[in-house]
Amino acid sequence: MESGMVSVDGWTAGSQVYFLTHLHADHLSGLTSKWSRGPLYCSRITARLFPIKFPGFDLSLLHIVEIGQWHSVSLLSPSSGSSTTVSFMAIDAQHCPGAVMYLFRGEFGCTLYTGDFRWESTSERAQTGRTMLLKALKDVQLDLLYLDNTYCNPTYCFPSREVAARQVLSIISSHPNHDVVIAVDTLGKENLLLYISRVLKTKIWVWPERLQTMHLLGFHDIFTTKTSVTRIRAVPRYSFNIETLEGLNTMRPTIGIMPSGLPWVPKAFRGMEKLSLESPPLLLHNRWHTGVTTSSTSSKTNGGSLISGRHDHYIYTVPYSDHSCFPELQKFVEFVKPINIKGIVSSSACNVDPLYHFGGICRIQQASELLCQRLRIKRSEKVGVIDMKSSFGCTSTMQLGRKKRKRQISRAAIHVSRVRLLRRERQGVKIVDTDPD
DNA sequence: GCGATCAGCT
DNA sequence: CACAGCTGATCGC
Repeated sequence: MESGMVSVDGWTAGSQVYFLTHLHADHLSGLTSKWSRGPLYCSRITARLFPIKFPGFDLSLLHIVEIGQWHSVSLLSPSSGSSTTVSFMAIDAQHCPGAVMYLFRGEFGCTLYTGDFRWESTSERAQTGRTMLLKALKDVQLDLLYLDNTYCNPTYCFPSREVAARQVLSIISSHPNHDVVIAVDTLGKENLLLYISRVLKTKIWVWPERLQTMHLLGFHDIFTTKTSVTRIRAVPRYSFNIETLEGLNTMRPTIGIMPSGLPWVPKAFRGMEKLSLESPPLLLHNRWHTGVTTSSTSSKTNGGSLISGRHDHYIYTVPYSDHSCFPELQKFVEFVKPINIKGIVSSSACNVDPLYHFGGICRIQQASELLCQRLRIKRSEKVGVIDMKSSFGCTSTMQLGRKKRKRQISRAAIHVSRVRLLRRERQGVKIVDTDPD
């Protein structure tokens, strides 16, 4: 989201204040340690984790937004050039630690930017968020909703994280003598690991940088970097594939667990999925609603046989997602009743366009809003904030047409090696790394 | 030589 | 598809 005043998760020049929803890399593109474009607002937890991602960042530019409290900042209106106040509130997004949505109010109207979020109506946290939103939107119309449309298609229907966590646990419990590797990212899915640790009364191995994150989040004595004390390891998702799992199985019997909202479907099934976006494949739904199943990845024989045997023994896909599934998105949109919606995930596929699926809810809203406006005009009252909303513009940053560059072998391999080592130093290491180079 | 950024891949 | 993010190549300083 961009405008002459406010950017959310956007880091190009031209805004007066910048908001960060959470610390996942795809929301940080353009942000560096040398940031100097203006004040950066984020949640308290994000601020605490911030120096890991951006060592040397000028922390005086960081402003903490307390959850559930109205804050305000005085900015210059791009249209009139005069001073104008923008109020904003952060609400728990229940995505990864520190993740928040932002609700803005100002001359442009009322805008809610969800960032990445999960809206589990059953959880207690969601109830808190619901109460906050209800209170904040009590007597104001939401003009524009920027929605996490990652899974904005009826195809995506998965259980709550609580249910998915139980599935993970049942997989682990049914393999009492196996090592277990669970694929995770640099941030997120901590609750799943905490749950496993608590129920099984075991520590969980993480890589050193992840341990540092866990400590900053206040989790002590639960995670370890010693492989000898536990059979359960959380490993970076990028180091998690059939090959590494097969490699591990030459040493010890090991299963892999991939917690993901994305269906990890064998390639042989992917065509089917594409053909039926409107009516999702029964197979997928059954997989997720009947509990756990195993899955294989890319069998390199394209489109041929179904699940190629051996992979099945190793990898389990569990629908544990930090993004809202479609029914949750629907409930959320019905709850906040926006006049307009925009997706925050740019996708070449049109099947996740929020307006396509939820436009009806907005149209109903617009119709009733129009009615209200007419009534107000009739009663000679001033028109509400929605008339100003257009000043809160959006510039799409979607980049089209990837250029193919010719690959040339022009630099010495030693340079590549150094770059990789430096990155490892900063960000972490591959887990099943056997080569010390 | 170094850091930033992009394309490609999973 | 692509959750989020690694990797290698290239470019500008």
